[in-house]
Amino acid sequence: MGTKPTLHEVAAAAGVSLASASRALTGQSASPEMVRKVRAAAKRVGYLPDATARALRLGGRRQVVFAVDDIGNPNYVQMLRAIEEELGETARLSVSSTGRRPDQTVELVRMLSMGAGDGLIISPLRVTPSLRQALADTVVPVVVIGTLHSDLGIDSVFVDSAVAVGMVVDHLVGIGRTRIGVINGPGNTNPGSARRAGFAAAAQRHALPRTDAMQITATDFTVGAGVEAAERLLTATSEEASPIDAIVCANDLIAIGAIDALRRRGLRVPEDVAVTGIDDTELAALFSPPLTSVSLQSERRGRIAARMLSARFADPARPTQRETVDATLVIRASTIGEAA
Amino acid sequence: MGTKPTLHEVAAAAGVSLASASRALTGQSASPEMVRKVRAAAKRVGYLPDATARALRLGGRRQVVFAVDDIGNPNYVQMLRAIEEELGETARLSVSSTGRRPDQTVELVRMLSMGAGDGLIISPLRVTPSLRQALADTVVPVVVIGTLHSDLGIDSVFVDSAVAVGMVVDHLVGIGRTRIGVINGPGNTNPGSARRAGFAAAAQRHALPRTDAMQITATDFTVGAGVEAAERLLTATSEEASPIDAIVCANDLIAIGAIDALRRRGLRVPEDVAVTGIDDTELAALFSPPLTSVSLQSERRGRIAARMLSARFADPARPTQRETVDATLVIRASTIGEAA
DNA sequence: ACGGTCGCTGTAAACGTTTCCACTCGACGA
DNA sequence: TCGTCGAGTGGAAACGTTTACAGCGACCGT
Repeated sequence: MGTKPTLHEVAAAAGVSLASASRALTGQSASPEMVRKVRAAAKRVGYLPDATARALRLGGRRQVVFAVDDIGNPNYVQMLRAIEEELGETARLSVSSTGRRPDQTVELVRMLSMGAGDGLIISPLRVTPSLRQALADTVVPVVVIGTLHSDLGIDSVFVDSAVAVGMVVDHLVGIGRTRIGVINGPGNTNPGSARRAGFAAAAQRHALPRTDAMQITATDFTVGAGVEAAERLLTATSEEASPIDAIVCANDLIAIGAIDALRRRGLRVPEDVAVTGIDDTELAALFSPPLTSVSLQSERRGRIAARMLSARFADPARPTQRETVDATLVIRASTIGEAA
Repeated sequence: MGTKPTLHEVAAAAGVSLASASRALTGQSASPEMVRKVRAAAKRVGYLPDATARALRLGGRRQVVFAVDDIGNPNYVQMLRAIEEELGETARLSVSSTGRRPDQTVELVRMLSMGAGDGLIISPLRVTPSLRQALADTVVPVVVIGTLHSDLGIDSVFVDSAVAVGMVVDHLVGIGRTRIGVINGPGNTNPGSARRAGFAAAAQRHALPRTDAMQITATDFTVGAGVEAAERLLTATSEEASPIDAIVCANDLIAIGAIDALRRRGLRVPEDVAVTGIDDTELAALFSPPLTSVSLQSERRGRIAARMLSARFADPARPTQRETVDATLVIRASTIGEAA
């Protein structure tokens, strides 16, 4: 009982051969008597078949692992869906939500080298040196969705969220907004810093006024954090010469929170303050007012990643690829009002 | 080249032993020269390690498969998250989105018997006879989230969506609404028919007026379908004696669509018409007006299912369990207005 | 110069299952 | 009665890896 019983134990307990035991449980040719005996023995010793051994013998599908930080995030869900669809019959997909702890991600890569899967698609929020190291010396093919600064020979697909922020700023300036506040997400993540840099560049390009009070960071990527951050932003900037007329948010959820906070102060969106999100989640279209947002093309990125991995399966020696997809701005009523 | 190259081919191509090849790629003790040779040979023949064989040798984790019809559905995402969390280190989780085709589900169960996983959690929209058959004679443990009419010895966890509908009707009647329209989802699914039955029972219980025009079905579970269905419902009932004062929707998304349609007709929610959804998705709380909905406890169901599966792993011979969780009504502004 | 140690390599045995093959045994047709 | 056939069984060889074990040379301290 101490160790996991194998088919050997079952066969022994039933007093039959290994082959017969196997056939009695799954195979076709076995006498009813034999089936009865073996089934009974199996139940008695608490036998459960080992999927791995079976798969080895039967030659199962390839197994690719998709690792994300939080499976609840709609972006990842979109990717997941696209990957799943793209892989199709080629491989079975296994998703692994690493939680917030980054060390868990490198743990996962190690696991992978231990047979967890034949390939990996990973979309890490931040790339630590140890993760980079783990990726470097793993044997199985990996595709990274996101920025991978050093160039190990690893396929990757990438969207520039700095230019994404640039796009919304351009749009806001285009409709006459100049006093633009920004609510960023936590800065220690990869997209976080990219967005910060993107805003700085755009602000400089347009020679926008820019004070410290106009740039704050939310504690989180949630609606609640958005509300709280917007409150802070509004009280801080109200002491300045002229009030802000737009808020660029790091996230659709934060944007929704910000809109809520604005309304509670009696400010109209977009007449008084225009608000933009990022991600173009389903919520963006459904919220009222519908949210101007910029799509990071999660679905497309997922699809490309899956295709890259498939290609590498087909030819492991092919040169490493690095593809870039363009963010697309989706203009809705939270910036241009009902008019358009 | 025709067949997938194994470590044997690599060893042969490099002119070294199998053991050396293995060590050169993963192990610790190998001369630099050896590593070079083997790496080169591996690249030359296009070698990729076989995860299954590795896992067998290394004794990898248990692998449980979570099969759903559409991974995009927020309910399933919640379940997924809960399962993942509950399983923790015990097992690795693999998700498989079977798409809409039900035969693909039974296909999956078959696959499972072929080593795709050590356990299965499945939440089927409809239970076909062939699926039931496949479930009956599979060797690996299965937990079903949903209704499983026949009683094969299979663990299951279940929420009564008929009483869920009953709850919202009770609530609506409680706030004085009596002319209640209903927009159901496609009726050929398991939850679909349950909701229909639930409404019929509740309507009879309260002796509500009920005409054919007041009960329609949306073509889909989407916002768009909700809009379209609501239009139909409104034009059909406007010919009747008194207009409807509430709509029970099969889904949060449909409810959102319905609200949109109502507004476009100049009807106020909830003053003129109260609207309710089902599922209590994240959207329900965020939408304006916030949506009264009833939570089907997806997260809880997922957690319980995972726990059941773990228990069966621990003791395969334990008696089969069947647990029921209660739906909970979440009252928001789409029925009671801003007042409360 | 010699035993000991160390670093590397090859042979072979695992991991838990399915299945090919040979074999027995009863039944059945001639 | 004898050959044939079929179903059911057991022994053993796979599936593709990792790794204990032993062998073998080189190197080092004495």
